[in-house]
Order: sequence, then C-alpha cells, then structure tokens
Amino acid sequence: MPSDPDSSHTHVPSPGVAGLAHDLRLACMRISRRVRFESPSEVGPHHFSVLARLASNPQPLGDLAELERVRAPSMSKTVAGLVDLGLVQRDPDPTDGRVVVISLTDWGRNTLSTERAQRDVWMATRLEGLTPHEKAVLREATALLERVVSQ
Amino acid sequence: MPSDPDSSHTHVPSPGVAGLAHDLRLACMRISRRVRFESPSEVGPHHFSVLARLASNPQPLGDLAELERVRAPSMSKTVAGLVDLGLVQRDPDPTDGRVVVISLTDWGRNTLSTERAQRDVWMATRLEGLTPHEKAVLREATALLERVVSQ
DNA sequence: TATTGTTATACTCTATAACTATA
DNA sequence: TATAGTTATAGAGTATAACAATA
Repeated sequence: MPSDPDSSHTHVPSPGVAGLAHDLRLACMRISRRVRFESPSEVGPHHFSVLARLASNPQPLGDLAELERVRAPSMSKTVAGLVDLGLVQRDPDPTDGRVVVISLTDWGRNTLSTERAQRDVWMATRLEGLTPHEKAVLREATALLERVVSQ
Repeated sequence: MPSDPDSSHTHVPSPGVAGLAHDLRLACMRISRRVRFESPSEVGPHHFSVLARLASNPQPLGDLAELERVRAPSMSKTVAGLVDLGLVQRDPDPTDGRVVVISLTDWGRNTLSTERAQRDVWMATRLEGLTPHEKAVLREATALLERVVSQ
C-alpha cells in the first residue's frame, strides 16, 4: 500500500472545474501508481512498455525509440536485453539494409498477455463490491476520461 | 502526446466487471502518464515525490525511504541532491542523535506548489468543455475511485 | 548489541559522441 | 553525404555491504 505523495496539500472542498480537476487527477494517479506497484510482474516497466508497443505491429528500432521517447542507443540496449530474455527478435528489413525490425516472439506475446491480465485483475478485484449503479457511473466516467485524454 | 503502449490489445467491448476494470485502468493510466509527461516540470519525478512527502510534515530520512520504497542509501543520495538544490534541509533530531530530520525549505514549498498547480492546470484545461451532467458524473466517479483505491 | 544514517561499489537505464554499414 | 543502428563512455538512481555514531 504505497500511500500517495501528491495528496497531502490543502485545497478547498471541490467547487468548480479546478477542484474536480485536482481530485480526479489525484484519483487517476493513485490508481495508476498502485497498479504499477502492486501487480506482480516478471518484466520491468521499460521492458513492459516496449512489449506493449510491439503488440499490434513489428517496429523498426528507431520508431520504437521515438515512441518510447528515448534515444536510439538506449533502445538498442533495451532491445538487446529483451532479445536475451527471448521476448523479442531482430530481423533485417528486406527493403532497406540499414533498418532492423523488432517483433514479439511467441514467448514475448504470451508474457505480455499475462502481465496485462495481472494488471486487470488488480483493478477487477477492487470493483467487485460495487453496486450496479456505481459500476454504471464508472462505465460512463471511463468513456468521458477516454474522450478527455484523447483531446 | 505520448501514445499509450498498453492500449492496443484486442478485447471484447466491455461486458462485466472485467471489461470495466480493463477500460477504467487504461483510462487512469493514460491520464496519469500524460500528466507526468506533459506538465512542465523543473524537478524530476523522484525529487517531486519526496517534496510531496514532506508537504505536511518533516520526516526522518529512514521514514522517507520507507514511504518512497527505496533503501536508506538511495534516499540519502536523493536528499543530498535536494539539499544542493536548496529545496530541503537536514536537521538533527533533538531527542535522538542518530536521526536526521528532513524538511522543506521555503523555496522547496514554493516549488512544490508550482509543480502541483501545473499538473492541475493540465487536467482542468481538458475538463473545460464538459457539460454540467458530465462533470457531475466525473465528480461521482472521483469519489468512487477514491473509495476503491483506499481499499 | 541494535539502530540510524553515510560511504564504497556495482547494476540498470538514460544520454551524447564516435563509428559502421547502407542508401 | 545522409540515415539506421551499434559501441564507448558518462550521469542519474537504484541496490547491497561495510562503516560511524548514537541508544
């Protein structure tokens, strides 16, 4: 139970948008933090994030670096680690000899699914006891959050 | 706009608690990720987190290490950095000569407030256009999330 | 003797700069 | 000459182990 380092500042109860923004931001960050801290995980956050990027499509190393907002040498090292773990593979690009395409191995895809499932379990466990009305509110809120975050 | 590495796996629309848990977890993690990435910040995440811990009370270094889930030597180094930046100070505990109490300086408190305000602004900006009903839904959802996360 | 914090050393992930291979 | 990726080296932040000061 990691407590929340960003929750202890005084603010007025919640009048307008500002109060809602504050409270909602903190609630989301708390959920996020606890999912990351408390879901059992075989791979570190950086490895997990790269695996997730590769779930839909193989990617050239450079694109992967840009998506993850790190430099090419950093991604090169991360990928080397993932290759050693058997989670991804490097292949030459047939149309451009300079490019190295990274893709999930079967074991990597399996590992990714397991990790994701464990994160969902953490959340589902905590939603079990809610009433149908409360679940409906959260469902509606989820759609709103998705809209808001995609702005 | 960092896209979401954990969002691309296929799943059924959202039938029961499992679907809601999945979608809601992703929405919270996306909000959290974008707040961290897109809010302008003078201090790194580790420094911010320690400043936030000290907002309400000064803390012995050992307690701070435990709260932040790092070992004492790591926290000792982090605190040394914060002292160099003028954000916190070390003081001896009058009742126990072994203990070093860490507290915010005025500059540290000021910096913390600014960082927090910037995070809230990011969120508030995105809630501006919502209808009163939608804001009411999010307010109710916030209370539910707080209940859920404190289980 | 046990506890609090620091120092010494090492590992991981990050970066920039220099290098190789290909376009 | 420009681009994709790797290798070399260095800077944070983390850890464990050994040490100093205090209880």
